[in-house]
Amino acid sequence: MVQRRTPPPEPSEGDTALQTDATTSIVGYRLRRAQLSVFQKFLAVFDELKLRPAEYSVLVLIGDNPGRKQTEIAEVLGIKRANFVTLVHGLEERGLVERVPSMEDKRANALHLTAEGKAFLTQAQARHAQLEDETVAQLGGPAARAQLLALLDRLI
Amino acid sequence: MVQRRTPPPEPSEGDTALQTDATTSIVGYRLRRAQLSVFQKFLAVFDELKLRPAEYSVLVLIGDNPGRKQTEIAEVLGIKRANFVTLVHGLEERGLVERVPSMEDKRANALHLTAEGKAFLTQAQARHAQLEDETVAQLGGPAARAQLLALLDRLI
DNA sequence: TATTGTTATACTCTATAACTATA
DNA sequence: TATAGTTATAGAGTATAACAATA
Repeated sequence: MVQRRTPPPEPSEGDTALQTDATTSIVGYRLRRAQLSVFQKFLAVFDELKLRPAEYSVLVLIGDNPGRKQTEIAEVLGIKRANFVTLVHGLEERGLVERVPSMEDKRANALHLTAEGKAFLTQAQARHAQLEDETVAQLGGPAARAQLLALLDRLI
Repeated sequence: MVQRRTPPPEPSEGDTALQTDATTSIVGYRLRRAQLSVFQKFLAVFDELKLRPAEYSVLVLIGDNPGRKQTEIAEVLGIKRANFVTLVHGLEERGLVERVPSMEDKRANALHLTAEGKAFLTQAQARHAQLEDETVAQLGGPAARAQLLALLDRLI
């Protein structure tokens, strides 16, 4: 499995435990810990599909918005168009995405999922839905989920 | 200001808005958005102090646990000891940290804050506390904060 | 043998500059 | 002049391997 990020710090207990009180009470820190924890599970599951988070987001977005330009998809996801090139090429080489030269604008490429890409995305989204269900269960059900989302919204 | 991470995606509205519904309802995604938002503010404030998140964590940890070995501090923070070397050297060159050869174990260095390091950390922690207050206010007060922390705990 | 600090190195992610072909 | 896609490149962050000194 590809380790792309350091697993949660897990305050270790060596000879004598270190004082970590100063950090554990802080919202930003706890938010980061929780986010990394959820993210790690996502990575573990999607590693089997050889799909990185950004690639998954791109597939979902193209699936919902077929025919859009690279720039449009990249911008929504906060990806620089320069970096988006390599990402899309990878998906194209795997036969998941097609870049169709736009006839309206000869500079642009219209992005589409291939038949294989659609099937693959369906599979990935099923996995994702399953992960989400597990997360909601971990939270304590739909009510807790709604509560969390409402709180998170205030931070944006 | 140093841009170390892409600012929040901010679903853009170009000619015709893209469908982003599939992502906006998902806990992992919303968690990441909120975390990045809080993190961005942290970066902006600590950029003035020329202090990166990892460096700040190291200073706090040394402050609370003076005399510990590099390996101990690094491990608690999930930093590889190989990468920790450069980080500590930087803090030492700035006169914030001292590496005292341990007499118990001639291989090890005991980490301490210098007087300047202590003063600097006090200042940084005051800034941090201020940031935390702002975050709590954004959340809607201490009760909302407690609620959020309880929910986040379930995800770890 | 194992551990501490260290160097060297590589890979991913993100960022900017500059080019080309179109608009 | 501005935009779409592209290439090249550079900086962080993070990962492993291997070494000398010491345990």
